[in-house]
This record gives sequence, C-alpha cells and structure tokens, in this order.
Amino acid sequence: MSESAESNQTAVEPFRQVERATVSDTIVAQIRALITNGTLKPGDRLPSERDLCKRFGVGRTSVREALKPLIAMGLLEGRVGSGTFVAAEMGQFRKPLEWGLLDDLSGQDELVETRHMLETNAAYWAALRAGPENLAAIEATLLGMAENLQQPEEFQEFDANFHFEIARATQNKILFRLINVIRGQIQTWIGERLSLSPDRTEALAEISYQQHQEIFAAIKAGDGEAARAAMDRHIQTATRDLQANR
Amino acid sequence: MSESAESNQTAVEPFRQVERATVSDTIVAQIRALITNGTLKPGDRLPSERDLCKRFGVGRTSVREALKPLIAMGLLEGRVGSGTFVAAEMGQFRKPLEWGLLDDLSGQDELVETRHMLETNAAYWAALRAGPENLAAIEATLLGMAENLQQPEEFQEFDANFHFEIARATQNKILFRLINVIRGQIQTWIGERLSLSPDRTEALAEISYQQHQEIFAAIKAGDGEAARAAMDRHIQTATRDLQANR
DNA sequence: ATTGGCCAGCTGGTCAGACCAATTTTAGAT
DNA sequence: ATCTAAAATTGGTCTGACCAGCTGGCCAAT
Repeated sequence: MSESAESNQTAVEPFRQVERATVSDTIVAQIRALITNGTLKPGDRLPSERDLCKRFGVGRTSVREALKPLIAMGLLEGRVGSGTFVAAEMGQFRKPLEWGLLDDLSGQDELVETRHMLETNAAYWAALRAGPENLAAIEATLLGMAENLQQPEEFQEFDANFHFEIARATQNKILFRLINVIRGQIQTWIGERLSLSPDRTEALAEISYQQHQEIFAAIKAGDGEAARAAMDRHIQTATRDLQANR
Repeated sequence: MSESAESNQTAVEPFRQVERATVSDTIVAQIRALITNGTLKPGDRLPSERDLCKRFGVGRTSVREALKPLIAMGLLEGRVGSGTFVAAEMGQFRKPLEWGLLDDLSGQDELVETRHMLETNAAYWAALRAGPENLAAIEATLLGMAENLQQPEEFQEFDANFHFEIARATQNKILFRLINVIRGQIQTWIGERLSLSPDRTEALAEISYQQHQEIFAAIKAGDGEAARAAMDRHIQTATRDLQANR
C-alpha cells in the first residue's frame, strides 16, 4: 500500500484503478483485525447480528455478508439460536488452505511429494530448535505409540500427533500449518488403508514405531541432518506402504 | 486442540453429527464444482443474481450469501452494473493461501525460511521433470534479465518470472501455488529494497543473473542435486542482500 | 464517419421488515 | 429445589425496494 513509488519514469499507467470500499468488506477487515490482534479470542461470542447492525450503523444484510466469508474461511462459526463464535485456532487456517491448495482432488502424488518435502525439512528444523517442552511433547506421543502397537486407531492418532509436534517444534508457523493441512488430507488415505488390510497393520506399526524413535533420537541430539535423513527414510517407508494398497 | 484424548475404545461413534445443509452452502458447493470441473472458465460471466434466484429456486439473499464467500476466496469477482465473473486462474488460490498462511504479518524469517525450502526443492524437481516448453519459458526469462541489467524494475519482473517458471516446471501444482504466494509476499520486501539502495542494484543484478544462469544450466542438464545446490546459493545470496537493508 | 452526450435498462450493493427453526432464558407449576 | 412450558433471542431465509455504476443504443454536433 505504499504509494511512494512515484518514480516511474517509464511508461507506467499513471491512472490507478480506483477501488470503492464496499461496506461489507470494511466490516470483514475490522472483525478480522479484532481476531488477529487478539481482541476476539477463540471461543468468544460476537454480538448478535442485530447488535452489530447498530454498532456499525449498517443494515443487517451488510453485516451478514461480512460474516459469511469469515464463516466460510473458518474464522467464525455460526450457531443458530445461540450466536456467532470465533473458531478454534486450528480451524482458522485449515479451510482456506484446503481451498487454495486442494481445490481439485487431483494429484495424490503431488500431495505425497509435498509432504515429503515439508516433513523432512520440519525434522531438520525441529532438531535445531526444539525446546524442552517440544521434546517432552514429542516423547509423549512416542510413549502413546508404544502403548498402542496393537490398536491401529489409537496408534494412528499418536502417529499423527508425533508429526504435528515436530512441526510445532520448528517454531515456523507457516511450516506448521502446511504440514497440518497436507497431513490432514493424507490422513484420509491412511484411514482407508487401515480398513483394507487390518492384518498387516500390526507389523507395520512396529516398523513405524522404530523409525519414529530414530527420528526423535536425532532431534533430541540436535542433529539436523540425521533427523532429516531419519524422517526421509520414514516417509519413504510410509509412502510405499500407502501406495501399495492403492 | 486436544479433543481426541477421549479414547473411544468402542470403535467409532455410530451417530454422526447431522449437518443441516444450509441453502447458501449448497449453492457454494454447486458453483465451486462448476468452476473446478471447467464448466465455468476464468472470465466467464455468471447469470445475474436475479436469474440465479429463479434457477436455484431460492431468494436473492441466499444467492448473494453464496457468492460472497466465493468472491472473498477470489474465485469470483463482482462488478456492479456488469455482472459476476469467474476470476483468473492465478487469483483463485492466492487469496485463500494468503488468508491461511499469512494472516498475521509476523515472521519475515519464517517466510524466508519457507521460501528457501520451497525453491530449492522446486529447482530439484524442475531439473528432473522440465519439458522442452518449460526450458524454453525459463530461458526466455533469462534473456529478459540479460536485456534489463540496468532496469531494476524490469529485471525484477523477469527475475520473478524465472522462479515462477521453475515452479511450473515441477509439474507439482501445490508447489507452484505455494511458491507463488510466498514469493508474492516477499516481493514487497524486494520492492522496498530497490527504492532504498538503487545504487547497488546494478551490481547485484549482475551477480543475480549469473546465479540464474547456473541454476538454469543445472536444470537443463537434468541434474537435480546441482540445481538444488545452485538455487540454494542463489537464495542465500538474495536473502542476505534482502536482510542487509532491513 | 466519428465523436460525444443522453437515456433507458440492467447489475451488484445496501437496506428494511418479516417469518422460520433452533436454542437459550425465563417464568411458572409441582 | 426441580422439572416444564412459554417467551425471548439468534442465525438462516425470503421479499420488495432503492441506489449507484455500467452497458448499449439513439441522436445531434462535428
């Protein structure tokens, strides 16, 4: 928005597109700002639409048309009879990312490939930056896996959390969100595989658990390249297993 | 975000949450499907709202509340007096990704880090998968750079396109979109730097051009690791230069 | 034949008031 | 104090209306 680039001696269009600020968009910006700056926290309830009308001094149509996109984006959540609420932190980026990244259900291969890139790098950064609380969280999921080697559903749950915690340990919000979304999508495949060949799952869980241990060891040791390599092996194994049942 | 600790030993809840399909959401899904499956192509004009009312058999409110999110997501574009149009391909993922990834303008470092990861991998994949037309497109941007070593604005333009074409050459839509968004965001920084130290830009352009040539050579040779390494050097240089003026 | 003004008809943006169904709150009855 | 039924509240939808901007055709002036 900085207009200071007036030094276009070259033939650049001097007439900028005029933009009319539509009423509802203004409201969208306001509410969005309130959420990102923390005035409105997840779970908070917004004033009722009819209240907002008076506060903003606009008609209900405009208020509703402002809320709609925010709801569609997953920032807000409307419950009839109850009110409109700020969505949970986690839901605030999932939907837009899915819309932008996975709108067409094409390439499973693209997903797998992207996942590999994201997770190996996440392991690397986690090894360099994981704090004590991160390590504890990761280790906890590892423990959960050990206790559920025979329960596919539960094991799978801890497995996913293991990767989420690593993503969190990178301290990189963008990476964290991307991994969340990509993995969330891949989770579907995993679920299908579980129900397809429930017999093999136990043996696979054993291998998986072992690989997770190696990853964690590398991260705990602060060895970035080792962590990346261990994650690389793990993802390749998991991918092979996943695609075998396709 | 720790809801799932409720260990349902009894498989899965048989009573799924019933979801009242709200009218407008149904319409959103329909229109979205029409766009992704190609029935509605970028630039196409939708029937007027009043027409859609009759076709869907609903009130205008519902139609508008369906269009609003699609407009906010950048899939559609409303022009008063003229109609509602399907947005250009490029705009269809930018906005949602920005919403999901960059809602809080925090970490520049995160952006730079993510960019490094994305671009190095993109170079790798491009080297393995770039077709003749990809190589031609990349080389064209290289030529453009050579011809504009003294014109920062133009050089910068070709520079950006160089990276876009590499992203395209990966044949990975997800990677392509991510690089687009991340780079789009970083572009802002670049623009600022250009106006801050216009004297050094020429020397930098020379270095930049040389590095781009190396990257292209590796990609053309199909040497993935060389391409990754070359891109790694380039991004590091660019990042250093970018952060020097911060 | 081209230009520019003019007007009628359409389009999205906004508003007001009303009704519905789900939900919460209140008041009443036990 | 507890349970129940009515009243108030809330988001979702509909209708009809008005505004401002765009489009396209018509016409007079050049």
